[in-house]
Amino acid sequence: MPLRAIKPQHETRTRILDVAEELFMQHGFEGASMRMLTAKAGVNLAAVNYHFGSKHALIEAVFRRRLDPMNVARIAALDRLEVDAPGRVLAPESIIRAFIGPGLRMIEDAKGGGRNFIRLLGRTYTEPAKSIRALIGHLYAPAMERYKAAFERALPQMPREELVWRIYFMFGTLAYTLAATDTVQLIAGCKPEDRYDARLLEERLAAFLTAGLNAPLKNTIKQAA
Amino acid sequence: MPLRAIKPQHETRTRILDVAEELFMQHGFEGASMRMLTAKAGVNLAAVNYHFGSKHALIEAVFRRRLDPMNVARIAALDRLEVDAPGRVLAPESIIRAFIGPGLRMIEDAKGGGRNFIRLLGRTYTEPAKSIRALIGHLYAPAMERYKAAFERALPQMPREELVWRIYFMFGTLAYTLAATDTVQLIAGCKPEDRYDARLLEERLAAFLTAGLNAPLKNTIKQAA
DNA sequence: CTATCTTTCAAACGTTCGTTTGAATCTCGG
DNA sequence: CCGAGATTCAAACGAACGTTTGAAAGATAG
Repeated sequence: MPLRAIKPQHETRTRILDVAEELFMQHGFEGASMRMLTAKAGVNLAAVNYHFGSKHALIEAVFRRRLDPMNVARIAALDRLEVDAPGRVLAPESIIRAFIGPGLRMIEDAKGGGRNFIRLLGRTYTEPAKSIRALIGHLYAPAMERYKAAFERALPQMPREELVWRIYFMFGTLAYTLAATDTVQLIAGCKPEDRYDARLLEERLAAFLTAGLNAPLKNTIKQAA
Repeated sequence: MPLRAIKPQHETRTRILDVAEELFMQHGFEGASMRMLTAKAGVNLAAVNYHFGSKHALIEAVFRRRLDPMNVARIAALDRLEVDAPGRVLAPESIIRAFIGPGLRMIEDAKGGGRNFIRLLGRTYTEPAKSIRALIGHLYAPAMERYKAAFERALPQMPREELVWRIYFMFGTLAYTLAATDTVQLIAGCKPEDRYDARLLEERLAAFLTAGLNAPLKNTIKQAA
């Protein structure tokens, strides 16, 4: 007799989280109903409220499960850069790569649901519901502070206000690239699976963002700062 | 006796469109209910179905009212560039400015609701509902084709695939910048009204996007193309 | 086995949704 | 002034929503 299959400690919880990740990505938070979700997960309708308390708490749990480790990885990548080059000024490009790396690597995790989550995350920056934006902002804040400080140290000559905008632009490009679904096909006849070559996408993004961040400062901008 | 106030031909229609624009922006398409909407517009609940047919048809009307003229303006701006410099190769930066100009100018129209619409539009690129994304894609297609061709002519040395991606990144940056609400405040303590200086924002965006579009082609990218 | 705690289940709760209805009201050319 | 068409109105429709309930089933320690 083979070893008995051990039932995972919180199988129902995990199944709900996995399906929620997928359905929230496909239909949005309001568009994915509890009945849809529990049916697809093969659990009872009441299971979500039993295990998580409410739909909103489930949404929060979906984000926490992936976002916390991802931001830890981002901060760790930055720490590694600074340890390897103590005292020296970091190249903006390496900071950019440290930031976008963890997100892009999650795209390659198609089976584990990482790809679903990344697309969900990218879409959520423009989510209408304030409570959800507030949650994301809160979860992101620590990593954001670290990276903002790193960019300020790497680009001491750039006016602070201009730098904030360029960080903002970079953030937007990344979010949109991860979230978008059909728009790239609208522009070109690009096959959807192309965008999941994470290494190639990282090269393209890094080149674009680095150039944008280092764009020459025009007079109009200098005057405003 | 003064001239009688002439009742606009479709006052109810217009009032519904204006309020819909605002509430869809604030709460999303599913989050803004017909009761909310009609109450704020001061019209009867049945008025939307009478004048537009359904909620989805109202959404479509909201987009058509603004997007059609905006894309006409975009194509006209590109035409003007090509007429002014017949036969010559256009500078990528001027193409970029022609594209982002009409959108940014609408931001300044706070009273007329243009600002509401622009923020709504930026958010809609990542809208979960397929029917809405399809609508946007359809309304955008003509302008998109024109600009893609213009960029190809302006940058003949760039591999087509890389160019498509860079157009895509630019599109994302613009969409995100217009859509975003609080995220910039997450990065810096930036007051929200700052971002509505459209002229300054245009300079910042143009500098960032132009640099990104013209980023040097690395070996890895060249190999892939 | 029993007792206790956890988890699952079918059913129902009250609310809100988009839409429809048919009568009332307004508009305006003949 | 009248009557046909356009518009507004209060009321109701069935469906779907998130959540709650109390009993049934499962797991676990003594």
